[in-house]
Amino acid sequence: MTVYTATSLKAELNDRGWRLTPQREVILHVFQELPKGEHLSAEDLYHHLEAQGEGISLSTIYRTLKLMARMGILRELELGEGHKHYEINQPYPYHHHHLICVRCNKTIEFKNDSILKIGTKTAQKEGYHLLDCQLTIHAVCPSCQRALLPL
Amino acid sequence: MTVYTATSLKAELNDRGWRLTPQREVILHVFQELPKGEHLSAEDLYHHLEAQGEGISLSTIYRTLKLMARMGILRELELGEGHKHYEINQPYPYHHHHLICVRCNKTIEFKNDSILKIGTKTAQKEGYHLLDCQLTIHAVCPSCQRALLPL
DNA sequence: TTCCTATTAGAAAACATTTGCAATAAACCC
DNA sequence: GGGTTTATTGCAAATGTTTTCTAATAGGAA
Ligand SMILES: [Mn+2]
Ligand SMILES: [Mn+2]
Ligand SMILES: [Zn+2]
Ligand SMILES: [Zn+2]
Repeated sequence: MTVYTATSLKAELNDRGWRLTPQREVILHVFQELPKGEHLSAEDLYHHLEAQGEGISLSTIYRTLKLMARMGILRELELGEGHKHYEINQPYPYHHHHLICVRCNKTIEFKNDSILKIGTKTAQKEGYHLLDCQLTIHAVCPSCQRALLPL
Repeated sequence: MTVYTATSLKAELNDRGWRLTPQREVILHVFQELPKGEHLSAEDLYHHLEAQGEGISLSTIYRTLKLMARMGILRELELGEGHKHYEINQPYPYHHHHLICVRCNKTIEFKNDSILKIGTKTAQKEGYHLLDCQLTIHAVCPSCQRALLPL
């Protein structure tokens, strides 16, 4: 859970024998500038970049999202829409969690300092190197409670 | 997060104009008997039932898993294997969370009482009806840390 | 028992994600 | 800067998971 710049990303990639490409740099930048509370799917990112004139192929997008998630740069979220969503993975003051309605998928972000502490301690206890730690609450939102019956 | 029996499942289904079928009863039973720490995918469940002589079609399995997850009977887990896993959703003394290695998908379960409290309070504050609450820790396990480089 | 319709099995379709391959271009060395 | 190595890209095809369609079946209420 570090804050990345193009430079530190390049350093970390090169350390492992990998390369910083314009595509990777652009994708990192999109997530860094993404407004708080927004989450992008692979397809979302593809269209976002296309609209910016920065066309990047969908396969590169999938490869990059997976790479950055495994490096701990991005968080991979399951928001109930049938495909993954991503957001930048930031430490303490920005670290947050998600409350999701299982019926309409409306998602609310919330913060809680003790969760990251629990995650850090648990990973450490087992000798794991922590990348991300997210509390996901599945629930039924007020408006879906009123609209009874349908699943 | 209630404990279900065939009877209470029937009651809840019928309340909503739905039906208790032998298939649904069998599937609930499998999850109730599932050893602690085991998680089943749709395919896993399909083969498990086939082996028991209780053949249920894959489409019914998918429909039932989704139904029971939305009812709060089952928890839907993303364990990094490219498909969902399910386990029974039980309250307090059995309620637990998952620490997952992003490289080899090895999963460790752990408990922490304060998380469920945080989840309950957060859902309540927003007027959501709580179904499940799970802390997911993404990390790199000790053996994958040693085996450096490969993604 | 009868009626209504939710649910099932099976096959086909849809969708998300991954993979193979030839062309390209970062990183490293001189 | 120029040359070499090989990681990465784009595109198309393949894979794997989950959903949907349909006719037949069977729960639940009266
Ligand atoms: Mn978020
Ligand atoms: Mn579990
Ligand atoms: Zn809702
Ligand atoms: Zn591992």
